[in-house]
Amino acid sequence: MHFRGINNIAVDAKGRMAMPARYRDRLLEACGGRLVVTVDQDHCLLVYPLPEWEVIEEKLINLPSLNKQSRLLQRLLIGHATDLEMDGQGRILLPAMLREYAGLKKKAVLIGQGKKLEIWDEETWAQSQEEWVEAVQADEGNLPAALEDLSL
Amino acid sequence: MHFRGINNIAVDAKGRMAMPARYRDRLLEACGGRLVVTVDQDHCLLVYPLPEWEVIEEKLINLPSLNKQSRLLQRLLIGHATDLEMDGQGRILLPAMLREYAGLKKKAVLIGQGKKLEIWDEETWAQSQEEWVEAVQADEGNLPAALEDLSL
DNA sequence: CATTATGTGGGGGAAAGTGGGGAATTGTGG
DNA sequence: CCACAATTCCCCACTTTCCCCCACATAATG
Repeated sequence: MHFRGINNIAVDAKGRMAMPARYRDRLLEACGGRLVVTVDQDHCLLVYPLPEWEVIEEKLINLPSLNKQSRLLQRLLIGHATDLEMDGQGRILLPAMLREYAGLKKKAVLIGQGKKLEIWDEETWAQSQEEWVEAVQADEGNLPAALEDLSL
Repeated sequence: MHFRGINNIAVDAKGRMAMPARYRDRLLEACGGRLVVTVDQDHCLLVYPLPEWEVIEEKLINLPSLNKQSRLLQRLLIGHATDLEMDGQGRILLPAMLREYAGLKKKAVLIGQGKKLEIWDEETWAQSQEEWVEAVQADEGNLPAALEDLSL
């Protein structure tokens, strides 16, 4: 049961965003509509069904507290993780601070990414996409082990 | 049942800070509103429910006394640990000394971090956050083992 | 073309956050 | 032991934010 595909979405003046209808039933079933949003290093937002998030949070919390990298990750991810539920119309309210972080304006893009969804500002998304195509090609000779023998 | 998410919070002239409503019931239930505040190496404050703190304190006390790092940690954390309770309006009063340590002015930020909460001066938090995003990306190729295979 | 589903916008009531006055408590110095 | 000062706590009032509900626009379906 994974998320995939891309949606154009409007963010209204109050910071609300309509969840696409095809996801609503699944979300209600999987977690009673209880979601968690947090931020990503690439300045987009991540949306998890609560149970999925809890697994991740558990991993993060148990990282060594005296390691600097760990603390940074914890503060970024757990620190910004916000519980939210869909309202009667199947919308979610994105906290002001997270909208700022992701540079969200009126037009946004929602992308299915397996266990999670990603929310991007439309403009940012368009730009980043071009960069990635180039970046992936440039780095081809230089893959980590886990990617070396990936067959698509 | 963990703390997560971020809140903007005002610290008034008397040094009081309103605990966000969504935490209040949990805190009353978990520990009768009895909390412990102390300081962190990164110049923010840490807030624990009393039972959680007692576990931590026990670990700290049993660190090897002849190790310099241990002694520093003990003095920093145990030395600054202060008991406090929420008042009738769900606010806590932060001791002047701790406010100074964290450079708290009128505007502060409260972030959930699993078993504990962190309190930051707003400005400090904003600055640090930018640095972290860069730091995390810059060090990507150079992660501790615990982070290597973290899948979000 | 009519009808239903989906997306979008806004108004208003309730709840949470904020700030200050004054009583009670604690602590300090005489 | 008393007097004074500083701090802490409780209460009230104000402001802001959030959330529920209704209404309309737009798109999909028969």
